[in-house]
Amino acid sequence: MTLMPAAPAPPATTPQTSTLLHAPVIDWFRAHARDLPWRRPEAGPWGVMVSEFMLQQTPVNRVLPMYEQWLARWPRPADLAAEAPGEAVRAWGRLGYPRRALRLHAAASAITERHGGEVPRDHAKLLALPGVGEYTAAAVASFAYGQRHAVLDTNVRRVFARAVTGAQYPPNATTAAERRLARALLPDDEPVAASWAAATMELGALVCTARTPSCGRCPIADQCAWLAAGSPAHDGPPRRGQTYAGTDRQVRGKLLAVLREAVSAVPQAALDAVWHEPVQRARALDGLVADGLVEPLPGGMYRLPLT
DNA sequence: CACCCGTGGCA
DNA sequence: TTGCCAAGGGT
Repeated sequence: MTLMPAAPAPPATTPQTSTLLHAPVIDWFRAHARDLPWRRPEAGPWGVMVSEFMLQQTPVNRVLPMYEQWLARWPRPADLAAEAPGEAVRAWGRLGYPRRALRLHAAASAITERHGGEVPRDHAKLLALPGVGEYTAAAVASFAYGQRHAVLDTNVRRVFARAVTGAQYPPNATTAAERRLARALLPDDEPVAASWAAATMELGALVCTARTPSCGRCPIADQCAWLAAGSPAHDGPPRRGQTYAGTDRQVRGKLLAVLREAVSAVPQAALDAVWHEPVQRARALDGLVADGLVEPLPGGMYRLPLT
């Protein structure tokens, strides 16, 4: 066996392998990005933050009209903070996960009190806000302020799983390895990194989709490890599906729907009508009260929270 | 870390 | 029709 010539050490100016992905993905984004309202300059950091809360586990198409309504009604954090939290819950409509509305209201209050009404730029300060986790803090810092952060949402995780790792789907929970990979792939230059974050998310949302990816339209198909391996089916633990019918969540949804429609406080009987099983019904109502989504009043009356 | 938390569209 | 899935966060 002959000795292969040693590979020459790459000159310092040679880009690392990962950067071969940057230009095609960012170029694709420039050509194909959707014109979403929270991407327009006039959205501002508050618009970005509102959109990020709404987009948590909720599709873009359902968020669009709610986003417009919210920004028209509450153009600044202080405007929302001045309202009762119940008004945020009511205006949330049927977006789902109404605790997000409560947390967004609480975040607006914190921004008003602690940050002079301006959405903070600092990642740690963003992370300290109610309802802002690792993803949302990075997203706001990156999209609203152009900073360099690894933005690791379900779309990006899937793109990396396929293109780099060669797996059809990422792990159920975000792993340290994924965070490491996301940081390693992040372009050095700050504005380029911000473009990369938005571009990889959009690629996952439009092309590298969960069910039937459009690999024929993918700008990095020629570099995709999963495609190169013949698009092998997912192996590993199945992502456990979420049943809904008959759960407390469904009951909570029905109870809250009654309170959202009501102009003022609602009697117990009106809530009892939405679900036949009294034990589960009571548990669901108790849960809503415990979460601060419902305010119990004397005399068995209930309403959305005023404070 | 596993589980809880809404809702609706689509294959 | 029925799962699957959608820019997660909190406990």
